[in-house]
Amino acid sequence: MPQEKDTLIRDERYNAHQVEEKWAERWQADASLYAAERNSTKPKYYVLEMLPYPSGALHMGHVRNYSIGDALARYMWMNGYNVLHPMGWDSFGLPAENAAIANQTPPREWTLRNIANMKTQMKRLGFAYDWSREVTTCLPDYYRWNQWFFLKLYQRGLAYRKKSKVNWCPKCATVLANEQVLSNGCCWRHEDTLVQQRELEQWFVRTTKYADELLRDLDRLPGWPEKVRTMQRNWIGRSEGTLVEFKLYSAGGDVITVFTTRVDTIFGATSVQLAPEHPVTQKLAAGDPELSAKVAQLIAEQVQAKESDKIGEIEKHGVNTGHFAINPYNGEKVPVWVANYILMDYGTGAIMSVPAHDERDYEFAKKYGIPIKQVIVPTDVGRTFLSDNAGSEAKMSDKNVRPTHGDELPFTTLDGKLTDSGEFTGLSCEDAIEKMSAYAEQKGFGKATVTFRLKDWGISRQRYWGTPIPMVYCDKDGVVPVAEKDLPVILPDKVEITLTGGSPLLRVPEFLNTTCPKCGGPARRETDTMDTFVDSSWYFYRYTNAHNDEAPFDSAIAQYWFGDKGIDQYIGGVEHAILHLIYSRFWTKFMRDMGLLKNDEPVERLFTQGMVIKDGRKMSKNLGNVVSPDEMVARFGADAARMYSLFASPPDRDLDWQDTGIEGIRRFLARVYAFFVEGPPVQSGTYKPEYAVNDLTPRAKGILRKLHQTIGKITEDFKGRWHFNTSVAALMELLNACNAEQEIFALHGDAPAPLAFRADVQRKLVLLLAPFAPYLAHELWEMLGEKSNLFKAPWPKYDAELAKEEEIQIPVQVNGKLRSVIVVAPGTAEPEVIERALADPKVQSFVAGKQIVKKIYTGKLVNIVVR
RNA sequence: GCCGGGAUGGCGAAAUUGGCAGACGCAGCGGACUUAAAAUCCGCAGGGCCCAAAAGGCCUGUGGGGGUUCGAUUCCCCCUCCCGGCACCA
Repeated sequence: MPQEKDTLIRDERYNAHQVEEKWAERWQADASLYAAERNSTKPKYYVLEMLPYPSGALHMGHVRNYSIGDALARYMWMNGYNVLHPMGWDSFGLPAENAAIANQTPPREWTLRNIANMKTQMKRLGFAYDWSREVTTCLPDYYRWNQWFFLKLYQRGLAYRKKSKVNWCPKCATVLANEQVLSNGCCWRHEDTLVQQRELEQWFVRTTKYADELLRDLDRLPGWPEKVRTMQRNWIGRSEGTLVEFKLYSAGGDVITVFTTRVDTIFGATSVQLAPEHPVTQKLAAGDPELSAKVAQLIAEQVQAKESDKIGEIEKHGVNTGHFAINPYNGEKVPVWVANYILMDYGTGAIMSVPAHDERDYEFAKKYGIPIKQVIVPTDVGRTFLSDNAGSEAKMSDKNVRPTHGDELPFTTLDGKLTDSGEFTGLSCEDAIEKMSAYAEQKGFGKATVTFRLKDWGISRQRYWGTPIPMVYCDKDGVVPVAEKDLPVILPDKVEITLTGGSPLLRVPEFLNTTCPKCGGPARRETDTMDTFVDSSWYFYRYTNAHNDEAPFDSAIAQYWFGDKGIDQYIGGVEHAILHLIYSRFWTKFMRDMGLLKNDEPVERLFTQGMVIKDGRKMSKNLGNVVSPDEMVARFGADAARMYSLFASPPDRDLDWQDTGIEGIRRFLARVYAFFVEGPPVQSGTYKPEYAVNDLTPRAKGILRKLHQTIGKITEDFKGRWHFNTSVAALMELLNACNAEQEIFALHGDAPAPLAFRADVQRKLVLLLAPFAPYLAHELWEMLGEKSNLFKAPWPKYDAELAKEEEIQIPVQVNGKLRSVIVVAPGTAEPEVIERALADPKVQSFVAGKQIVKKIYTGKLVNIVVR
């Protein structure tokens, strides 16, 4: 009757809830459980997941993110590393103010309540964080260091104030950084609200000072996804070119400086084009009502195009100012136009127009009948000329080179030589760019230059819930920084929050009115607060030394954890590929230059996980397809939720959440549990591996082989590609293999293996399970009688000998098509394998009567080629 | 337009170095257990064709077309579509 017994025991269900609650309670009781060690002799490993905004509750994206990080942290602990695995809260920001307006709850209260709730969720999910290092950015013990850094930036000229056009979101009632404006001109938080332009005095951080280094060091980040590096390269947008001054011919000596990447084409410039908002445009229009009206029209068009996301698509057109400018290279008078496709915020807002060698200029010139003058000829034409005439390059002159015809224009590549370009004629484009830039500098009308798309970082926000900018305005002394000893400038608590009328702090007299740090006279505080991206630019340094009240962190401790390359592994969503990660890189370089750090970069290896989607679409409340982690934990357990988020898809790809899928994982976990519960209790805690591999039956050896193959597979996944979906699949295969050989593990079977064998297999299975399903793993570990803490138990060693197959299957192809499979012992010599393959009856039937052309054996497969 | 990433059964996916395509799981189908259902366990399963059926056999198949190779999901060329980033960037 053993079968009956089996069935009975197997029906005993794994009560995930009971088990998980039990362990959650135990883990909470020990605050030091996941603490990083001080003065450890172990190698350090800093694994970090991006800190969440405390919006109220975790979503599935968080669960996925943290499941990846937690599995890695646990794996590293088990491999003997001193692991730093902290968590915190990016807790300043607008939603708290919106919530305050909506439910009459102060932002602070709302935020702290959300944090408490999300922390409970994280603990219930079993994430192994060192909570003693928790960082909450909205608390003064953190944001005071934002203020401190601001003062340091200010001292170094890296923070400055300027009146500037800012992006203003009417719904947020605040200024947005360029990075927070979507490509359709809308606010990143209000995707249907157009961002407007306003002039305000703003604080800026000089990120452009590091533009070159930020770009260059991208090449030193091989541990980052290529995609992210590319996005940052695009964002920084470095462009080498030349500034050239065109003097206005008519009006009083005004100069138009154009930026061009193709100064080699300047002899073909047949007009100068100004942005409608260019100062010279404004000046020329000032005395010319007709022109003024047309320019206004062009500006309106640009604004409209930007707003409707049609920039780049609007028809190019412009207006001739009637004025002329002088090309300093050849003294030619060229007309000055104003055009709707010239942008004021790139380069100098003015270009030289070379229709023959630029698509847009060509289009524009065709439309308005502006002359098209070719000054570059393709190199192969030049070569033809050279070989035909056997002449030297120096001799080549405009007469001898036949310009290509108009219908081949515009010719825009650099594979050409100059013609009709005075003393530069005959040079290659690349040579010409260099020589002509040098010429401009020598003659004093221009120079080689580099422009960036990257702009300085505007950090002022007319909002309440952020770090107060520690500056004071005094009628006598002007702009005065708050003294370091007076930090933090505390954000007041009882503030009326509205979305209009500028910063809410303006209406708090006890905050606003202060004394000047210099003269002691009456003064006003800056009422703007900092962009929350300031908070997240350096928070991961604070984790290393979270309770330091004399400095943002201790340099020596930070250097221990960051080494010279930064965080060992950073994990988060690709949506932070640009903003957060560029600001963080900037901040690190700034702190390095302050002498606080040795590392040039904050993050050595970056992993960007895919999104969690449902029914093929991003989860959103509007679509009603949101999956709640709480519900998943309640229905399937935390282990199942975590493991499914790793199993359903490779971590870097999007994951389509399916409730039936997580159900499958729950079943798997229940089967694992059943595998341990049934049969005789084995106390592996007291077991010694007292079984000889050679005494095992072939089938037991098969299990052992599978076990070691699984160890090898999962270890490889952690070291390499992080395809945890296949790690979990391997665990399933291992369990399936064990279940297929039940009698080996059962006392009542025909040929039970030694109990020590069973204990060995089960013990290692638990170790392999631990990073993915910590609750069940801990429970089983205890059931096995283990006394040590599982989370630092040594990761099982892979034994290649034990993993090796005793016999291997060799597929046999005839003409590349699979016809049979033969079984041979490993190491069988090629002639024998081929002989055996040819002897196979199925192979015979395909080979008979044909001529064997080739016999291939690769060690894995045989292919017989016949004719 | 430029840059990056993709496309494999009904679905999520696997195949890490050019070597048995579809591991593992979901859904499905058949069976066991049950009064029944659920749960659980066992089994089948890319598509098409041959065969009364089964066993078995044959052909075909990784977005499309070509190439290299004994052999291509994998390498090369061309094309289509999807996702993401940048973009009148001078």
